Amino acid sequence: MKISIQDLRYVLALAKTKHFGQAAKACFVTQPSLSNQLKHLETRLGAPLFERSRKHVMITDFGQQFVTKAKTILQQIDDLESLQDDPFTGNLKMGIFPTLAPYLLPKIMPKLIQKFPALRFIVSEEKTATLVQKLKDGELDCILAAEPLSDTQFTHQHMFTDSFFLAVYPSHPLASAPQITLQDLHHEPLLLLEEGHCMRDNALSVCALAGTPVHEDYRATSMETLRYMVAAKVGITLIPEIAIPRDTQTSAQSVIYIPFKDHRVQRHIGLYWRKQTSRKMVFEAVFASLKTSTLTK
Amino acid sequence: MKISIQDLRYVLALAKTKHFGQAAKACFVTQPSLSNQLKHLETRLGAPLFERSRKHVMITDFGQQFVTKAKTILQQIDDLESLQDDPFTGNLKMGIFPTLAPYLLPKIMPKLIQKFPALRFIVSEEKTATLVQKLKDGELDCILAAEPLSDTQFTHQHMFTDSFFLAVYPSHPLASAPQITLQDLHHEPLLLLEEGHCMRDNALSVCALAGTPVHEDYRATSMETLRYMVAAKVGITLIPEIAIPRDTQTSAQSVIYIPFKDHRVQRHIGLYWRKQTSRKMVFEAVFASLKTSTLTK
DNA sequence: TTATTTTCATAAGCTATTAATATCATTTTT
DNA sequence: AAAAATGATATTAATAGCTTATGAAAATAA
Repeated sequence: MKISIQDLRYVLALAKTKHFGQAAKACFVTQPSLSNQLKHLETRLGAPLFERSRKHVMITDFGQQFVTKAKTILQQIDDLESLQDDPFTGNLKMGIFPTLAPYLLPKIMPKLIQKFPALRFIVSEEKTATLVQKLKDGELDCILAAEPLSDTQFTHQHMFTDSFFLAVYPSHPLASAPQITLQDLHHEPLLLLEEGHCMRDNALSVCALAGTPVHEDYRATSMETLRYMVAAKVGITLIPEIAIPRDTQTSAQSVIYIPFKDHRVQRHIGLYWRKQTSRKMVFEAVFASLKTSTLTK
Repeated sequence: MKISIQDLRYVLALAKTKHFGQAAKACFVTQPSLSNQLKHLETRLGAPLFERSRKHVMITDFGQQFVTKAKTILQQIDDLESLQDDPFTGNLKMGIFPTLAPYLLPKIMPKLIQKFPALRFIVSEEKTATLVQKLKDGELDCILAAEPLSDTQFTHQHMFTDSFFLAVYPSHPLASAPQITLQDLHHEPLLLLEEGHCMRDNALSVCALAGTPVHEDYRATSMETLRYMVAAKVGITLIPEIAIPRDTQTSAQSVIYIPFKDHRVQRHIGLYWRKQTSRKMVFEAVFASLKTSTLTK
């Protein structure tokens, strides 16, 4: 025994016309239908909304109260029904891992903001395991992560490939080589990031390929730390291309970056989102936009 | 095919529980019923309100917009349904916080029931934060809370002031004092309730006034626990006047209550309700009745 | 791994609500 | 007084919404 929205429409129409026939017509129903529903409603409420004399229909005090409230409700219902979904609106929570975010964001954010003016990009920087969990839990909408990612709940698109360079200090024996191979690393232990960084895993697999040991004593907390350690001649390491400074004044360099011949020394970055998402379109559009902006370095 | 009120109830229930089965139960229907209706609604709207994976149900941005609007509508509908010629009829859902309810209710309920025979008082006991949320959501009609409460959606009336007494065990140095001051508390750490109790905040501000540390190790879950801890000589604490047993057989007491000289050692209790309520009259009448019954201890 | 449980979706049939048609009663108008 | 207007009532018809039964996919336990 609940009030329905139709009931509200009937009451409002009758309050306006003060005539059952006309009110019914305005509601696209027959007059007996409206009469009946109204009677039921009044029974449920326990008090009459209208006073019917044979000639005139008059609203009661109680009815007037009801009408006042019903009016604002109906207005809001109409508003709700016309509520439209524009997926290119609202917040888009994006996660990026720490050895990528600071180098990639300056390249892509201006374009994204320009291309999707109604989207608010909320970027958070976390290690991959955290990103994956938060994406699952819906705390993030999409993430940029190194491929491959095993999770079957996600869809992904490959975005770009980032080559690793060997970072050495100028006095290091390899510093003058124009290009190097994995074999050159045979007796060159590498400095690594701390546990949990996907780039640590990238570097470890390179070490496995080259048969190289690692400096177990040092575990840097960020790529910038790593770079400073190279400059301080603590050791050598891998740095991805995207993190290499552009304005390389060769004379003043404290760190030298040497490319690999081997194409396996790379990391692959993809954009991931939940298969089930209702905003697939958005991610595909964002992806397209990201792809072009990363290509034009 | 129009949105129905039942649809709104389903959406809100699902948004709350994030579980089809539980949401259905909350709406007193079976799960397929809710699934179907929701699917129809989403079709009508042209966009999904929820994102379903087998494990998690997550609300979409669009769904969140819908829910926000639906909530206020539903609240108004409920309000409309309870609109009656005689507002002093039906259910009145009242909330009271835990360090007040068990001591105040026996004093006020008999009078309320006698004075408003057609009102059914449904009392629930929750911490203040929960009360405030439920009052906002329309799950409660009015609440008794410690003043001040910042929320602008509420109207309130001051009901009574409750003085704190110092509760000590008989062998404590202060036990024989007829009256004490804040200065006496200088080196007397107090036992406190756990987080979330407004009385904990009351006590903390007294500590701040007196410059007293607190026993951080103990966090009692109820005022009765606190009282037992004092009796067990774990420490001393504050107890509000209303919670002091009346039949003080001075000889057999295991806890002694000492009044403060300082009038700042008090809590102020007010009755709060939503500004927009249609039952303002009822709350004012209930308030008047409460005020007189608490004055006559 | 395989079995079990959980959870949401789908299908078919039934029920209850709501609407339409036909009719009536009363009052107003002519 | 007859005709017209207006709202109420009864009966029948349409349909929206619910239940039961069942399915499929994923998570959890063995």
